[in-house]
This record gives sequence, C-alpha cells and structure tokens, in this order.
Amino acid sequence: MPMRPTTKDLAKAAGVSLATVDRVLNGRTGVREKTVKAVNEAIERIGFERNQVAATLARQRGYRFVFALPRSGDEFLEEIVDRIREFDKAGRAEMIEADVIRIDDHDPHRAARTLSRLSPEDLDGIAIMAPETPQIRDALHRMRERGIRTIPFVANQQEEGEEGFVGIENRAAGATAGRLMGRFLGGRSGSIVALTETTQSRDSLERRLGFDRIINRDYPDLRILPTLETHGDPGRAQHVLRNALKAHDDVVGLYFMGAEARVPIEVARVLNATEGRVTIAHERTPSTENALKDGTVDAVIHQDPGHLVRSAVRILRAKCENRTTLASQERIRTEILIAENI
Amino acid sequence: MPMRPTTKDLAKAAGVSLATVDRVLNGRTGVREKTVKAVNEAIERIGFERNQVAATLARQRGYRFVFALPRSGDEFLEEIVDRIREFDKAGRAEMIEADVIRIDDHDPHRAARTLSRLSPEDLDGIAIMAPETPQIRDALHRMRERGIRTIPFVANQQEEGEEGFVGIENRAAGATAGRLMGRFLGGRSGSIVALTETTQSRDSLERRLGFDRIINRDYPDLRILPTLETHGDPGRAQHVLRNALKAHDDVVGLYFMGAEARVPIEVARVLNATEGRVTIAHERTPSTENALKDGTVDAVIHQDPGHLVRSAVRILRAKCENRTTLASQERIRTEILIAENI
DNA sequence: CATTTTTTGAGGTACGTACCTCATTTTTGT
DNA sequence: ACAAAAATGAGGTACGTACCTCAAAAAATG
Repeated sequence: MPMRPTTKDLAKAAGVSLATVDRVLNGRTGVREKTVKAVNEAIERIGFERNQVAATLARQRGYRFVFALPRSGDEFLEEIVDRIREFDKAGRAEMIEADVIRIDDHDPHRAARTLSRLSPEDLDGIAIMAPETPQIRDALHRMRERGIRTIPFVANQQEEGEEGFVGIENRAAGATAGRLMGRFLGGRSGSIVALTETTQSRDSLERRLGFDRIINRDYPDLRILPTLETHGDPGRAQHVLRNALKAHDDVVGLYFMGAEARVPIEVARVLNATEGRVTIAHERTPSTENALKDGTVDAVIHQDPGHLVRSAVRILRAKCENRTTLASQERIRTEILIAENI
Repeated sequence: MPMRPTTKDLAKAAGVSLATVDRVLNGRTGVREKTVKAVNEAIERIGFERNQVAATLARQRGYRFVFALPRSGDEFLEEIVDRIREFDKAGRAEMIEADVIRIDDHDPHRAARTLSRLSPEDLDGIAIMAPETPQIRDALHRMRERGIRTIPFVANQQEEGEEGFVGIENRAAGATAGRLMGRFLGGRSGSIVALTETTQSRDSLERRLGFDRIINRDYPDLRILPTLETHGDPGRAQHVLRNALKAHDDVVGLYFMGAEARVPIEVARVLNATEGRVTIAHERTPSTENALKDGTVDAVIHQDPGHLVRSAVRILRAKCENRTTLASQERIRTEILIAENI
C-alpha cells in the first residue's frame, strides 16, 4: 500500500511551512505569487492529492447543496424531489446535505429575490432548474460572486460561461422519439399529433426540433401537425386533442412532449385516442409507467432522476473542491423505456 | 444545523463507556448480550449514525475492492475494466481502491485457487463475474468466512443465500430485444436468426427465453430459428450464419445475444446480411456503437458499465459498514440504444 | 468463599486536514 | 535606513472514529 503524500510532505517538498501550504490549498490571501507557484509545482512533482475524507472531517460542516426547483410541479418534478430526499438521507453519513427550495417560475423577480437571500453560510452550491430570464441570470451571477457554486439542472441555461449542465440534450431526446415513432409505425403514412403544456418552454421547443428532423428526413409519408398546447388544463387538453382528431382523420401517432404526460394520457384514454396509434411520451412517472404497462403508451423517453440528483451533487462537490469531473461519467442518458424494460 | 450524536453521546445514553460502544459498533468480542442490546437500544433511541467520514479516516486503510473478471475477454469486458480503472483513480481521494484480477473462466479449479489466495489483508470485498461451478461457489463461501464481502457481478450466481446482484435481469433484456424486434418488423413475417458465442452461458440462455416469450406470444408470424453458436471464432461465425441464411430464405431479423457482438457484426457486414433486416445486439462497445451509427445494427440492449462498477462498490462498501442500500437505486437498467440516443 | 474468567472502564494515540493565534521574517514604500 | 505592511513560520486545537493497553469490576467456576 503506497503511502499517499500528506500536507506535511507537501510542505517539506515545497520548502514552506504547513501554514503556507494550508493557505495555498484553501486559496487564502496573503501569499506571494511566487510561493503559490512553488507549492503548486511541488504538488505536481510529488503527486499530492488532498485527502478529502480528512478534509471533510476537519471542516466540521460538510457540504450543503440546494436544488432550486419551480413551485408549479409536475409528476416528474415530484420524482426528482423524492430522489433528493433519498439522497439527503443517505448522504448524511457522508456529511452531505441536499435540500429543496421552490422558486416562483411565473414570477422571475420573486424567484430572483429568493435566490438573492441565500448566503454562503447556508449552502455551498445550488442546482437550478428555472426558465432563462435576465433576473435569474443576474441572481445566479451574484451568487457565484458570493462564492456559491451553481449548476443548471434539467432545464438548460443558455449561458455558456459556466460549464457543467445536468440533464439530457432535448434535441437528441426529440430525435429519439422521432426515430421510434417512425420505426414503430413501420411504413404507415399519416399525421402525427404533437402535444405539450406550452410551446414557450425551451425543452418542448428543442424536442420538437429533434423530432421534426428525423421524421421529415427519414419518413416522408408522415406529417407532424402544429404543436397543440394544454397549459396543464385537462379540459383544454381534451378539447384540442378531440379537435385535432376530428380535423385529421389520418392521425397515426401521438407525441406528448411535455414533462407532465399525465394529463394527455388521461385525456387520450377518455377519447380512446391511442387505439391503433403509436404513442410516445416523456419522463417516467407513475402515469407513464402505468400507460406503458397497459399499452396506452408505446415508449417513454426518460432521464433518470436519481442520476440527475447524484450527478449534480458530484459536480457541485467537485467545484467546491476545485476538482474536475469526468464529463463522460456525468452525462445523463436519454433512456428509452418500453413495457419490457421498465 | 442539528448536531448529530457522536459515539460519546451514545456512550452516555447507553450508560456504558466509549470502549464498550466501540466494541459493540465494531462487532468485537467480549461484550455481554445484555450490554449489546442496551447499546443498540440507545442507538435507536438517540438516532445515532456512525460518521463514516471520521470512521474511514480513523481506520487508516480505506477500502480496497477487487473485481474478479474472466481472463478471456470480450469488448464489453474491456469497457468494464476501463471503468474500474477510472473509478480507482477518482476513488483515491475518498480512500477507496478498486482493482481488477483476472480468473481462468475455463479452469474452475485454477480460478478457485486464485480466489483462495486472497486474504482479508489484501481486500475488503470482491465483485465476481464467473461461471457457476461448485469450485467457485466453495471458494466464495470460504472467502465470506474469512470476512471478505462478496457480490455477484454481471454474471449471476444462482446462490440465493447472498443478496445483492449487480447486473441486469437477462430475461427482461431478452424480452426487450424481442419487443423491439417485433415492433421494428412492423407486421412482417419470417424467420429470425439468433446468434451467440455459446449456448452454455446462462446469460445467453435467459436472453433467449425472454426473447422467445415475447415473439411467440405477440408475433405469431415470426419464427425464431435454433440458436447458432460462434464460439468466438469469426470463421465459424461466418460459416453458420451463411448456412442459416441459405437454408432459410425468409430471414427478416438477426439477434446477437452474446456480449461479444463484434464478431457477428463483422461477419454480417461481410455477408451483407443486415440489409433489409432488423438487427439487434447486446452491450454498447466500439463495435456496436459504430454499427448503430452506420445502420448495420438497429438497436442495442445495454447495461452501463460505469453504473455497474459504481453500484458494486457502493453495495460492497455498505456491506463492510453493515449498512443497507436502497435496492431501487442500485438496480441496473436495461437500456435501449439506437442511433439517436447513443 | 476463593479463584479464574469474562466483561467493562479509563485513558491514551492516531488518521489528515482545517482553522486559529501570535511571533518572526521578509518585502515595500518613503 | 527606517517604519509600516505583507508574508511566512511555529505551534496549537479540533473533527469523530478506530484501535490499543492496562487496570478494575463483575460474573462464572470450582
């Protein structure tokens, strides 16, 4: 068992004292540039790696991470919340806490204010799932300046400045749905109904783009109708779906693009709309799971909430410890679920 | 921040000394049943949870886990090995080591001897991927008696005694392949060629069972031919595949059940066998990935090697610390890969 | 009851890092 | 060259647990 070099070894190797090593390692002030470089050089030379176990123990307060999620929640969001709670429980032994705060997704100012109130005393990092508004972007920027690590979560923030996004690429997810739709239809021709809560959300937009790309390029006999919106309202959902089916007698496929597939699924059941048609939805939830099992839905495009949560924590923690993560390991997969591999 | 109770608090609550708490917590001998119960009762009462961070630090030697993998390796195995190495590197900061040893899968006695040589000094736990032979089973049993935690890895060991298996359920994986085959064929009728290295392996057997179940039940127009064996030999593979295609002019699908899809894929390319047919393989590897991209293979049934490795480590570690894991979180998913979600 | 055996307590050190204080040295500005 | 400021060193404590020794107490044995 090869003894790993400790801070003591590092101090000796760099020709400085333990105190200075500590200053450099933890980015404290009052160290000459020259000394910093000497220490860093020694780190490379002897291959020093901070013992995170000892470090966490020493800095009494472990890590505390917060997930900022929209208040208005769908089923999938609930799954995520459950996973966060689960992680929090399991993480206690590792001195890692994970909490949830809800932010007003309909009121960006209020949301930004909520974020502004968070201080580095309360948390070390935050994973944020929020619409991209200037207010939110600003709030995030200020948090980072206060020393809180941030990471976009599930809903992408365009901002290229910060690396590390936890979630799937929705274009690819839409393309996956498109390919399955095309293959499951096996050469049939006709129209496809695309349904979502609101076309305003970037997720839906990108999914639709990916979906379109595949269908239009590879399945010329299929035609995708303009996206229908439910606004989360079952009544409206039923209305628009019925109208669409009435207006087009050649509908062969249904694509539910939103995260809340529950409403479309229920409505489709009532209208008996999936019979003889291929139906594809997003995100595994109790609703979509049941629908897969009873055949209402043929495939579900999914991202694993447990992976989302754990990956976010790993990345945030790495940021806190100035480590890098293996991007390959943190990539969230776009999963395909059918009745057989649920 | 609610202070978590420490061993000191526990000692006070149980009315015993720190030394006794230590004895109970670490399962040492020389403690009266009555005392043990008193301590355990106090643990429940005050909600004591061992601080694993401090514990790992204190027991100098962190954890050392070994993956015992068959020597004769396919591409998928190489992926797994890469993930283990990756984990080992990343795990050093957490004081967790992960190593690989290769065992002779063709010589159970030699394999068993290799395992017998491992002592608790060398490792804390082992994840084993090996055929189920009495010799191996015995060796595992003896290891457990020596205090080494064991867990079957990817290849299931029937043995119901030990819980925790890391890998997918191959019946379900086969069923998934079957469903995709049926749907992708979209009502066409004909024969399906099933190919594997050897029908002796339980993995292949179970996959075939799952595959058959779906096809026979739901796709009466499809007929699965007797399983062909390659024994890993390209020449033989080409021979049996060509013969099958010659004997049956109605082959509409190919199912590569083994973990080494490289050979069948290459052979199929040479014979131009996939053109106009649906082809499904197992495990994502460079070969299957390329085949997906260029259309040689239509879908790949997969289990993520990174997840496999991390899950095995989590479970082994939990066993070492007498903790339980959330089975739901440790279940390895049977993934479906197509060109769009690779 | 005396003696052996078992059980328990008291106290210590160690793990590797964080974080603190204070003295001392080195550098900077004038 | 001098004072002021900045940089560094020396030494300490703490985190919560593991693991060790030795003495003392309690229980079991005859």
